[in-house]
Amino acid sequence: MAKLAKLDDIVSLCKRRGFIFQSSEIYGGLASCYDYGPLGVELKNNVRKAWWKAVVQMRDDVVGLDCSILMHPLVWKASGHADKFADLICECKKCNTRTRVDHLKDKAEEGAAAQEHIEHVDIEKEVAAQHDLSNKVCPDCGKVGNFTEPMPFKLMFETQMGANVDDSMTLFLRPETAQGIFANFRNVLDTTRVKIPFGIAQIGKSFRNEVTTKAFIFRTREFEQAELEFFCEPGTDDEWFEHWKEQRFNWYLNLGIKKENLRFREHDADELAHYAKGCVDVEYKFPFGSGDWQELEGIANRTDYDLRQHQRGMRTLNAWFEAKGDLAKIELKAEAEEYLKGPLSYFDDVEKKRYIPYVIEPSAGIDRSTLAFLVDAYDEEEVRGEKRNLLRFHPALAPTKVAVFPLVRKDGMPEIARNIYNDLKEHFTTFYDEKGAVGRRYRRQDEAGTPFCITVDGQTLEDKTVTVRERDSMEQVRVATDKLPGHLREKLV
RNA sequence: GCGGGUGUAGCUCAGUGGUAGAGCGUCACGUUGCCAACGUGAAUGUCGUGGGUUCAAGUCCCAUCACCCGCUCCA
Repeated sequence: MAKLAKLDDIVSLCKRRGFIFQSSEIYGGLASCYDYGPLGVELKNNVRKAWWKAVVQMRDDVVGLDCSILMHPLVWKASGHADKFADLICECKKCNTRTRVDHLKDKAEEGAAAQEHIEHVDIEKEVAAQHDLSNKVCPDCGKVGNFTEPMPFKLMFETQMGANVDDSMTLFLRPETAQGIFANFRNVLDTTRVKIPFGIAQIGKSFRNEVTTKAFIFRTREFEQAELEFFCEPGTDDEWFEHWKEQRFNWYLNLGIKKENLRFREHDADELAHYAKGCVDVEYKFPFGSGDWQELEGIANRTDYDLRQHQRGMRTLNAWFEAKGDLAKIELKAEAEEYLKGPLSYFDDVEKKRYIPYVIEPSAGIDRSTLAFLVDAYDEEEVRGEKRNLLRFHPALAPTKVAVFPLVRKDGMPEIARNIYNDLKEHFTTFYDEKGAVGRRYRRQDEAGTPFCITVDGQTLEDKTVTVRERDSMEQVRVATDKLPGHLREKLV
């Protein structure tokens, strides 16, 4: 039975073994930013690789992409982020609690049913609009009508392109990787001979100025996403939605996440983004908050919304030039009447029809998954009265696959072990260690999550076999040295 | 952003206004013949940061940064 890890245990293990460090630690740290250490970068790379392999390489119907983080500002006008990716917040003057303006209740409504989920507001309009808060109740202290003026919270990071201050353009760090895929939909269609249904996948950094960050690397302002936009014919979208739900859930299970810690959560209709037809979260039972379920990945049916929006965006280019690049001064142009035949439409050669594809989007957080894999693998057990800490990583995720030891440092054992190490590191991420007692070396590898330890002993000198010790069971088998790569490859699939 | 808590060695933590500590870990040498063994020795501290009070501050005061818990918020 695995021990329930506390977040503090995980944080301290991550530091101790070099998985994750606070960013800029020598300067006192920078809020919500983290660095991956030597073991952490291997782990995170393996999470990426596992996703890429499952979503791109093992499929005939998905191709990859890697877009720039900085994109044309109109991308965010079209996607809606520039207008809507912001919240209007006011603060209670009595207790300083901050609340979204659209979440405040009238005094008369107090105790009424839970509020509806409302999309991010159109910030320019909302700021201009008059808000009568005189009858609103502070959800915290109950004080009525005692609020500061509403203030907008922008959730996108802004930066300037161009070294010349007078001639620079305000750009946004992307708040999601998805839009780069939509913006390249045409390029991929024109260059790769893909046919619908097909998907485009991308892994990369995204940035959001979250109002609050949370729980170690769970919610950070800079984070890594793995997103797939799967394009399909309208009418087949429900089917594909179910397909990807299953695929993505099983991905976590196949990589060793315990079933009891993983679940789906369907979004209620009033919780859905306005463009989404359906959305389900894959949730993991993290050991923080109130031991609560937290989102690892969202799988959404985005319909034809994004491609249609970008067709509108493309039509807005002139207006943008005329407004000298001021996004706030322009409206997205209305959709063309013939939008179904627009530049981002798809022509089906067999059916001889043209349409805007629907999109199923599984969007996973790589940092979140990495944390979930760490938490789920964490275990403590008692062996001969001693505590054994270990990470029961799936072999595909383990930062180091194999460690090689000489049992003792004499009789030529180190030389043989080194030769084995040099041979194996061509095939696997391998680690060599000859310091201290062999038991200690085993335990060090346990805490790094290394699945196999190979030990050269006295018998090796006689018959060229070594012991292969398995992390979880601590059991050993003897294997001929020349059979090692094959033996390990079979176990490490 | 609010409330509560924390911050001293890589980790876990002691530390009463008066010399900076322990356990584990790390390193070196020896020993060792399969699960954190033993011996000897060693290194590692902006006591989160900056001010202040004091003859003297890790300890008291103020500010600030970061993390954790709970709110709030959350594609």
